[in-house]
Amino acid sequence: MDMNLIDILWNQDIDLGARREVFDYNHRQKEHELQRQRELDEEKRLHLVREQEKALLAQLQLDEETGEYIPRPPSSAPLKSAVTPLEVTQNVNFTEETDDAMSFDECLQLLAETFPVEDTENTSVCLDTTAVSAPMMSPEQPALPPATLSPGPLIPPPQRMSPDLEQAWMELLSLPELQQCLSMQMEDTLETTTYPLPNSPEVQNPNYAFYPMTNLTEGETNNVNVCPADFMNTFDGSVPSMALPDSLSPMEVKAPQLNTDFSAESFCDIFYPDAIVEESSGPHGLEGNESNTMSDIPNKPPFTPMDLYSLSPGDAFDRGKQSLMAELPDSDSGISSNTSPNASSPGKSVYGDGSILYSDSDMEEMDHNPGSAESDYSEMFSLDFQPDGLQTVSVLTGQSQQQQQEKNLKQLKTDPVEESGHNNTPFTKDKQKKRSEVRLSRDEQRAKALKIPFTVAMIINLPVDDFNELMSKHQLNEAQLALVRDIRRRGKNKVAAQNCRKRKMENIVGLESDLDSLKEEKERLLSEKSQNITNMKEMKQQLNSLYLEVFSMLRDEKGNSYSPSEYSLQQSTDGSIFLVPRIKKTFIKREDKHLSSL
DNA sequence: TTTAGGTGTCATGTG
DNA sequence: GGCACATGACACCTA
Repeated sequence: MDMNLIDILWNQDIDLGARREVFDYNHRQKEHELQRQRELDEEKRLHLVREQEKALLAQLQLDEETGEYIPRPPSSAPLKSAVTPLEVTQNVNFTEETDDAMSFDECLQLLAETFPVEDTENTSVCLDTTAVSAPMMSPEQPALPPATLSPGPLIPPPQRMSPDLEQAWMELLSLPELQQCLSMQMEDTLETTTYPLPNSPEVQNPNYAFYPMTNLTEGETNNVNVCPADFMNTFDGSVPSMALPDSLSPMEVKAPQLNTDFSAESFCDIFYPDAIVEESSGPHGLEGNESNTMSDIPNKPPFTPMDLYSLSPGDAFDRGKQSLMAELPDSDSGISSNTSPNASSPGKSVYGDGSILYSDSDMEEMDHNPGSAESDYSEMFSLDFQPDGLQTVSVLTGQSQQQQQEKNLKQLKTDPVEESGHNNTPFTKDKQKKRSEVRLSRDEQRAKALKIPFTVAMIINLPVDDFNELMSKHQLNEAQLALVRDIRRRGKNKVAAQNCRKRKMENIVGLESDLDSLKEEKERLLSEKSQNITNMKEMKQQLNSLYLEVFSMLRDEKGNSYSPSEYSLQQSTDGSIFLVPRIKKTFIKREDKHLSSL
């Protein structure tokens, strides 16, 4: 019943691009079970960590002088007997930390010297996966070789692997055209190798949930998203922030440092070929690491700077999109990536970190609908670059082109579908987005009509020098030049207007804040003034009563009191007090007035 | 239909 | 003088 209803609703909304998984009860149920499984694993892991900490503390004793925990002397028989296998593992790991690092470096060095091919790093990585993953296994795993738990130095991979097998690996890995086959082979190897199960506590790294398991089939999930997730964590730039528990194996902490010198794309290419097809349309596959991308450029001498420009739109976009999706998976549409005017300055937005940044509207569109944005740019890419003789550098290999075509077909079928799986509100800002797209596509259509071989983003965001260089390298006619300049001017002005309005709003907010503070100041001063008036009245009353008191104490020669209406007390400048008759005073005043009038 | 808010674009000023 | 940027003004669109 529910499923029929869901089917009906889905069929009704298919034109909106909603994916069937959104309505699939089984799919949600499966996700729910996975979530529960993860929570259970996390609890188990925490429990194990606590046990390890307890055991470690039991092995130590508090030095009362320094306040440090020091190992108990070996003569302490009861404590020694209390050492659990977990502690053994931990001790072993402490010893492995240095020894393994040496063997790892030696291994890399040996591989680099022996096989100086382009993919040597990748090769070492593939071999190192076995070296690294073995100590990562849970101590409870029966498949763990006892030698890996011994406190001695680790056996380097060449010794661990039979020479014939190693040679076969090397030859296979050294051929770039066999990378795809290799990836499939490695995938099979992963499925058959006894890697730690998901409930293994050391595998349950919190970051493992970031792995895009939605792209995997059910059968792959258990095998693939477990062990490689740890390796995947070695590629994002947040390795120090992972904050692995101290009780975890030092090898796990060590692994990212050891593996930082190989490319993430090749590694992911090995482990997740399908995911790369899904995630990336460029020839380099998954390229979330900017530095990695930049380091790749010198390794590709056939690409001139012009080629890099040519490659940049789709390539950089993919990177930008992926980084956006990675950093802002649930980014709200209202968030502007350029929060400060300087940050949004287009002059600084290009090639600062090796990639093209996009204007606020572009970024917003990417946030809203990365899939459609990608298709737009890929469409521009193919439309603009294919007919141009100067742009015949194909950014897609044959296979990836086919994949891209399939992807575009998929895109046409389910264009508004959010690839990331989280649907944005399709009815709130959709029209704004469409309007923006209309405006954006207007220039794109003009550019397409005039066969301008650049994307609008390139025209707008390139620095003036690079833009001029780009213009000089292409023979454009007057109409094309005029349109390119108009597009650039409008794009720049659009960003400037956005920044201007942002500043204006900030100024308004600041002025409102100032106004509030000034109002508070005014209230405070008024209150202070009223308080002063009250005090002044009180003092006047006290002075008046004091005056009357003093006046009532005065007596004439006959002992009679003076009338306040007839006399008054006045103080001279030297402080002496005089009793002055009021009549006389008024008379003197009149006399003074008379004299002054004369 | 009216209206307020958002956004793009143009013209102009400024450094 | 040319350029990039800032900003007021206007038009258009949308809720």
